[in-house]
Amino acid sequence: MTVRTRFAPSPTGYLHIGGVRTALFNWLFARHHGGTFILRIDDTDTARNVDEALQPILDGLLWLGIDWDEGPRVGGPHEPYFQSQRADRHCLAVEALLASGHAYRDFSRPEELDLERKAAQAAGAAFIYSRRFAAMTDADCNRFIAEGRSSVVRLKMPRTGSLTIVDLVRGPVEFAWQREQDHVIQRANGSCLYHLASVVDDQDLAITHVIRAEEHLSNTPRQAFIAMSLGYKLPTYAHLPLVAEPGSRTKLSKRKLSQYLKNADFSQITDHGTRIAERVGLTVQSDTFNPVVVDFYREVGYLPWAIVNYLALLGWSYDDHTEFFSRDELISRFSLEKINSSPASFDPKKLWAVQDHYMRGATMAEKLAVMLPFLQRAGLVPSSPTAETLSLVQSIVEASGDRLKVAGDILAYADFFLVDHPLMDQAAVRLRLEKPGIGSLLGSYRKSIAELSEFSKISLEESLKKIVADAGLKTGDFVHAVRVAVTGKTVGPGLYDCLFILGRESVLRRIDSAIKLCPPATT
RNA sequence: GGCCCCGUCGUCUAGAGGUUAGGACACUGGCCUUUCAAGCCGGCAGCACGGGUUCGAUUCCCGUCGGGGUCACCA
Repeated sequence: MTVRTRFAPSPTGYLHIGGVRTALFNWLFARHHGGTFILRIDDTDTARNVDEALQPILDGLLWLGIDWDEGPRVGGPHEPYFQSQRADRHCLAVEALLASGHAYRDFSRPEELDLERKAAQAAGAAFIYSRRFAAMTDADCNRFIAEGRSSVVRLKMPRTGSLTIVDLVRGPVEFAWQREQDHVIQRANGSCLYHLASVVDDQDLAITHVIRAEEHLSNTPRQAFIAMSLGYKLPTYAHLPLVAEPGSRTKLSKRKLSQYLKNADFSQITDHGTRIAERVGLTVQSDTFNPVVVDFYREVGYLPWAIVNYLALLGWSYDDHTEFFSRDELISRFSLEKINSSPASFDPKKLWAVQDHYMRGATMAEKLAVMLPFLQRAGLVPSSPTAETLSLVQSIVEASGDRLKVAGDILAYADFFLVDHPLMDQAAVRLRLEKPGIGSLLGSYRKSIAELSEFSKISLEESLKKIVADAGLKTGDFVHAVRVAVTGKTVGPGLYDCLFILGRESVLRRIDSAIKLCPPATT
């Protein structure tokens, strides 16, 4: 039997990190078994613009390298892959359930049901619908219609016995039928509800393994009832541990996006990301630019595989020491058996470390490919850069080394190289330049640079150290001032790298400007 | 509240009767150093609790406590 798994997001306008993890595990399981990974769009909630809300989800999955064999854009033998377009199949299933007595038309009014529910509550008992408005016969039906009632279709759930499903992550789980409600499967307006639709679609798409988040575990009995009543073979279920908020066990919720933007655990990557976004003129909105949404990472310049590798480790592990996997390794090593059953909290700092690892390992070509667009969007490099500019950028990337954690970091390290006059950090100027004697030291250094027979990192360093030694100072006393003088800031790549990349003319010019900021010599 | 799931360092985890309970991230002390980053060396920190079973339980069973999920004419 060929494995067929699916990820079935509803078009919400963004790709949630928890959703990605579910998609990833489905994808990995299918790829591992040489099976088929299907993307189905559960767009039963027709209110929103599907195209627009779907785009970010498809783009996000593709960016991460999670590709699907059947679904939107690629089609497949079981089209359509949009739940809303399969309504006729759902209705047919409802008819079949009605005909076989596994469902019934219910003419109760919402307030009548409420009354029953409240009565049960008051009595301290679990609510079990009386079915007194259930039309079990045509005669009942006609009578209720004559009363002017409208109806929904409900499942006629068993009230004795139990169901045991064998979950691939959790093992056997037993549910007493008595606790289940007569869930509505078709609304008064004739449209069908998610659970019915989902079961029918899974059957029609020949899904063999339903791999989804644990929040669906409680929904399984009603879905299993629908499937069994329809004569379907039950798929194998695997309920993944929830992805929880940082430092907590509470589900990472899509309804709390704006809270996460202010969450202290997220603040490091959120603030860092926001600085980058601002420099490229990105509008920062909580429902898209948010560390719980995949777009955030793309916009800030994370490497997609770093995200995937990190997410794979959330609830799954291969052994006691391996944590970095290539795509092929991850696919060959993945198994449902190694999935943990307890919730895993999302740790932004660990993600950051994984990203750091992959950025270090990236080749120069890869780094340039991801970083150049940031420089271009920030207006520091033209859209069609010359070979000279490209080589300058490459030097900057090289000199910056592993200070560049995400692609967007290039902005902070490259900006002063790419403009004529660096933006001077006023605090840095006060700290490093507005000190007695600095002006004359800079003057000396300027002079020796101008006279350097060979402009190289080594000669730059030697001449600086000579000046410092002559003045009876330590290197550190002067290096910081030079850095601020030429770059405008206190941090950056190695000083001699900076000077060398800037070139003699530019360095001299910058030192001249900086000297004007220093206090005049007292003698 | 009912039902279901879960419970090893702060976090992700290894462990599947006998281990000095291992690793990673984070945190932290020191060294190095022109900033930052990195690097090197070191440190802190965990089996929720109580009963069983057993010669022996982190590991198996029961209970307690704790956490989470779910109980819609949402998906």
